[in-house]
Amino acid sequence: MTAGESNGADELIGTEAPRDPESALARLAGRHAAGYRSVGVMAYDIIREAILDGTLPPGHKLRQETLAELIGVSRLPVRSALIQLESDGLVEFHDRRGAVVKSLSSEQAREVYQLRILLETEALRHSMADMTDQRLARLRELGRTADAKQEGGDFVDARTAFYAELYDAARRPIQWELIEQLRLKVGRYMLGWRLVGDDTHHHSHDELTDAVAAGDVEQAVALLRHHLEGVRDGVLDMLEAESLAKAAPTRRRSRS
Amino acid sequence: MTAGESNGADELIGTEAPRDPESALARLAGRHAAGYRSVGVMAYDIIREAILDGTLPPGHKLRQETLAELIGVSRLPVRSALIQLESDGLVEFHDRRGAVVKSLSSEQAREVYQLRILLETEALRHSMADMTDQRLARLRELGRTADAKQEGGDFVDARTAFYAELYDAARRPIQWELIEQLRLKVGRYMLGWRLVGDDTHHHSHDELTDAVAAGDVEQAVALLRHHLEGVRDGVLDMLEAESLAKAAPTRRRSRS
DNA sequence: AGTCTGCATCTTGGATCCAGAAATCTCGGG
DNA sequence: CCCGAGATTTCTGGATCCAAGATGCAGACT
Repeated sequence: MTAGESNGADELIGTEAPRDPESALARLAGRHAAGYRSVGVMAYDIIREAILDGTLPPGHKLRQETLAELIGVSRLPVRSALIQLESDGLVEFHDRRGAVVKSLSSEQAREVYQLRILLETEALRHSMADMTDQRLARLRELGRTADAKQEGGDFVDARTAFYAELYDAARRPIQWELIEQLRLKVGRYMLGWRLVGDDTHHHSHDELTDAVAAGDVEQAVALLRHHLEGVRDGVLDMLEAESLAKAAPTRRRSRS
Repeated sequence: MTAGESNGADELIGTEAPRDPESALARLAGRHAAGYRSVGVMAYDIIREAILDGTLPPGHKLRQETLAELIGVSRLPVRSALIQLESDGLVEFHDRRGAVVKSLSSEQAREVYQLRILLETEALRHSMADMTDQRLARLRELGRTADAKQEGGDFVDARTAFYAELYDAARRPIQWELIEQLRLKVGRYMLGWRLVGDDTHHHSHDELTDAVAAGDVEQAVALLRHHLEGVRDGVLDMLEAESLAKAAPTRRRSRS
């Protein structure tokens, strides 16, 4: 009786969803359904993924009970998840009025990429300072798998693993944490950009790994910076498009 | 009316406290008692402050019920607070065994200060690039008040305000957020260091402001870096001392 | 007719209650 | 005398229930 039947989601549509995040989210919940130590982290993962892949668009109101029933748990773990997501900067609490998916302004995006360039180039310098053959081999491997898997969540994981190795996340966990945090802020837009973007910056993995292998620090840093600037521009374009779309929402003339 | 009587804290002493964090925490709770929109953020503030000022030392087990009764609320807002503090990196959850105050290793401290130097010098450069007379005046004002208030929490707030203006937090909120996060990680040790530390680096506020006013970027950056390195060394010394103290805990023979 | 105010409803936030797992204490055996 | 297995106790994590604040609508007053 709690949240049982596989329908139950259909009847709570239309809060103010642009498309229908509910059914998509229910599918996500299904994929994550099994084998979690605590449902709180499950809720966190589901909602986070839903935000990052665009199922829950920026500005969307996150009603606790709806999310709870969709995921199939009580409101309490949902609240935990939302609190975590607030600390992650993905959602925003409005005092007593609930939480909404945080959106990103162009200025914020620019700032994020300034910081990413600063932190990630520095990370790369440090990483290259004590590079080993073993790490290099692992880096090539990870780059290959990242290039191989082009679809969805697997790709994101593989790319994350690549950069974790590139930046020596194991030996510089705090630095990595900051970088991940910044990546998270733009993650929702990065993914959208990837779907529509050209792949001119596509094989930068290989180039970058080559420069790293050659020990050419300046070249590697330049490549990385260039890559990040390219992604930044893509994200900015996407933000532009989105704000334009929001300015003229539904094709409906007010008067003749 | 719910969390009424001002006693109720005295009766639950002695779980496994080294000194007696309970009574001190109860005092903190008293200071924070009035006028909060939600008790969740109150619990967050109280526990956070308790960690930062050393009332709850690193490694201390945080039992939800104890904290709840000490603060005078239920366990639920305490859980919310702990989740937030976990995202802040101040506490650490052990799967099903509760939360403990996270401690900092020397390596982590070193990393934090590497990152702080990187981020804060960059922030200073950007800030100085578009400095105005108005901001400069405000900066001097804040520096004065920070130097004036030498005691406790007020000093921390004043100094934070100074740096917020120095780094132009209003126009670079994400950068400021990262810096604050890093400051938080070492906050508990910085405060302890300040209590025992000499004040050779003490009037760096003035020097720094002077360099900023003169527009001498390299000088200002050098001063800031030097200051941070000094604080870092102090924190490292303190960590050293603490680890030594932990190696020889209580003077108690096991047998005759 | 427009606007302001009061009421009903909805949703969040908090408290109490319940179940499952971990730590500890104890008792029995080696 | 020490070690291990089982039971008890304690604590976390989750669910349900309750109160308070906010939003939206409707009616009345200007």
